[in-house]
Amino acid sequence: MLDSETKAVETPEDHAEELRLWLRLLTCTTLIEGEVRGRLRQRFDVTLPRFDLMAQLDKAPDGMTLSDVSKRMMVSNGNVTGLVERLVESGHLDRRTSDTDRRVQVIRLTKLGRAEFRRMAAEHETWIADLFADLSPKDVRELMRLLAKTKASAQKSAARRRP
Amino acid sequence: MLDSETKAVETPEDHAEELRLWLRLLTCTTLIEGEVRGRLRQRFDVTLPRFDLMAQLDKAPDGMTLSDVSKRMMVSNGNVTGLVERLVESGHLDRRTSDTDRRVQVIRLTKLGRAEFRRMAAEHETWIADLFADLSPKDVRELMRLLAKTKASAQKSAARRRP
DNA sequence: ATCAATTTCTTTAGGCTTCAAATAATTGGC
DNA sequence: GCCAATTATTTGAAGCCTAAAGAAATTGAT
Repeated sequence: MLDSETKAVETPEDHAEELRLWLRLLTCTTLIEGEVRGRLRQRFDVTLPRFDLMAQLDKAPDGMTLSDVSKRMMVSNGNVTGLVERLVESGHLDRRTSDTDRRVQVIRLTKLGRAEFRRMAAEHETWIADLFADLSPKDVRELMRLLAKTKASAQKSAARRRP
Repeated sequence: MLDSETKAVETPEDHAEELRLWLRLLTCTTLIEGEVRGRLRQRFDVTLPRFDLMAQLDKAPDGMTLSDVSKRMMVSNGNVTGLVERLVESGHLDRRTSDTDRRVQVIRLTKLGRAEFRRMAAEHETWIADLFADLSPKDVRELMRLLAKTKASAQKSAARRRP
């Protein structure tokens, strides 16, 4: 007993399993993301970040602030500024300064933006279904559960570092 | 019976579960990736793509071609060209033209590159372990299994589209 | 041996992304 | 009211990334 404890302290711990898990998680995401990116470009000539941003706004009929968007998308503020600029330019987004706080920009989908997004989203959903087609409903449920646990664990770890 | 079949054809199928699964998968990856990126920058002033490239080379003592790297990392050729340029410039990589095929560039870690990578990798492994800390060994095994299934499913779907 | 097809890599143009610093507006304590 | 701290966003520099086109070398079929 003491021996095994001693050994655990002296030798660096083996985390190869977690490392492999992380690489596999990354591979899955990269694979699917690349596939979705390619299909969006091919079918609709739209980029994935634009689609993602529109997806956020579609869920918020009253609009969102840039900060909200950047938190939800887990990207930097500066990133959102540029994305929004281009989407306003192309007529998909409407941007206005908040009446109550002049620092805040509220963005919404325009009619055009919403129509285009809905059209893309319908097809997008079938792509995703196809990409996950070989997973049984039980697999899906189980993956959901384990990824929820993973997310919680990672958030806890991140909070430990940056409280 | 006929009714349910008819209905299945008439109404668009519901793939909301798969969509949620995909979003959760993406969230987990983004979360962990962002955390790793930040720690690499903070502790070693290195970017994640550079670290990833060095990780590939560390596993290949005899070097790799640029194509090999781009396939393994699942990024474009042009991307690798630029990454390698900067890593050669900083003295971490050695690049030489193959003796047998003058199209091919073989890259290796330099002594410096290997030393720095090993130092970073050791710490990196503990970060990953910490990020996944709340998962039991059984969870890890189960996630590995389900992600393997996911990867296979996605590859099959991708191949269906681009045979 | 020839040459079309393929493979490997680079280049280009454009967009995405981060980090850090700067700007502008609001809030809260006094 | 004043001003320091905070919050929301933008800007700038650097690097990452893709898609598509192009250059150079090899391969293979004839």
